[in-house]
Amino acid sequence: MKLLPEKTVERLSQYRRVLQRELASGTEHIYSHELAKLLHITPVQVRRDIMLIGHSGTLRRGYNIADLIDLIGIIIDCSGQQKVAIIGIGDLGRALLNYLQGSRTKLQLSAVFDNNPDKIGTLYGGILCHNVEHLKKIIKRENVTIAILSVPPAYAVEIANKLTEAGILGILNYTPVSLDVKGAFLEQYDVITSLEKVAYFAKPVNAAIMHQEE
Amino acid sequence: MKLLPEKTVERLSQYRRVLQRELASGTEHIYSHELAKLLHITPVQVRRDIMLIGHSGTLRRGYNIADLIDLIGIIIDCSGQQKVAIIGIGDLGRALLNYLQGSRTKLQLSAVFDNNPDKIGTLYGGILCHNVEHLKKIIKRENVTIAILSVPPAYAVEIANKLTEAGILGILNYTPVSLDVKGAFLEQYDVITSLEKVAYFAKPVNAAIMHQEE
DNA sequence: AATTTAATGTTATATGAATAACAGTAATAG
DNA sequence: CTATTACTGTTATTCATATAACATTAAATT
Repeated sequence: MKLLPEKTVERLSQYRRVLQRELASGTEHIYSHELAKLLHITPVQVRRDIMLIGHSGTLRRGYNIADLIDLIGIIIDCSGQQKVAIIGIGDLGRALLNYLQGSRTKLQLSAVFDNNPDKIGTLYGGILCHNVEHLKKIIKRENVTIAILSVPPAYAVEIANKLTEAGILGILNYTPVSLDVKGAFLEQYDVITSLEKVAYFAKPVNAAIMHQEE
Repeated sequence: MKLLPEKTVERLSQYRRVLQRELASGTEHIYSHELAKLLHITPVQVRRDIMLIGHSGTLRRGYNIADLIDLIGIIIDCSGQQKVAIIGIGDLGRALLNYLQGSRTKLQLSAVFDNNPDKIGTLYGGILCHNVEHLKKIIKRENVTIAILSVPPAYAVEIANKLTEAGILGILNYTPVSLDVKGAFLEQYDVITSLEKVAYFAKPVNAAIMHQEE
């Protein structure tokens, strides 16, 4: 099977979340326009995404919710075959941990690392915090494939290198340091950049232009 | 002037950050290929972005760093004319507050809101936490134009509505709830979606396809 | 039973972004 | 003082994504 477009994968994650809510409320089927409305996108986009993953709905009844959830699970996370580690358990790390454990994602948080002696040996959400010195060893031993990087900027490059040496497959980088890893999929997210982007488009003069174009 | 592409605005924010570092280390000029290397992008993209904002470098000397920083500041944040509020000061809210105050962005954090009585009246990073009941009044009075939403999902829609009623111009939504605001620029970021995207592309079978295509 | 309807599934087009190609030019070297 | 070099600046092309147009079909209606 060919790789799915990045944007489609992102939407699949969001489809699953709202579908889980719908299923829990007792609904069995859903139309493309209903799913679209929940995410404020178009029905065509929903149908196209669902086509791309090879699923079919039934005419006049829409898509079977349970089936769709299962299929998205197979595509994204293979029902718990991937393990996740958080490196750096400050405010952001803890926030991410809460999000993870509060969501119904099948990705399993398996390890937490820090370099602060007060934190090492402590439980965070039931997970023991290891010394970051042992990063490579533990990542390998536990077969962790995905790392979330939420350390101070100064450590980012050094830790990213250790992660690739340990054979990591995916890195979600929350430090404002641009990384260049090879052999792993890298996703960067920068809070300040995101905020400054909002600032630009929210500036009255720009907001006016955006509005007049609609 | 026409609106800049979203991706260009994001990169401008990143250019500025690394340029500030370079300036602090005493460098006066920088070549497009040097700036590109710092962010792991191509020199052409750097030059194109700089062209789009109407700046010119000098042949054989590159771009004047101080000038570029100033220009990006004028484009993005108008030197402190925009104020920011954080709504919901849990782990994520505090992490965002630290990022904001630790960065050199010119956007000024001016208000913090929560509904927890223990938090209301407390100082966070020197900013007083208000009761979210007074959201609309204070946003208007203080002329806050940008809101960061980091509340539990159940409150997201209600607060987004209040924000638009208060005349907010930009919202950065960290809740996993899809919003549909009119009259303001909206940027959504979903941690779980981001992580699941990494999981998809990091899956061994997909990583193999990505690798063979290179 | 024929027709309409309301949905899905697929192909074609348009838009946005990144890359590539190339044009221009000031300093340097011979 | 001509040619080369090492950059910047701009236009053209390609690639990814979203949108639009259209084809299909099972159920409902008449």
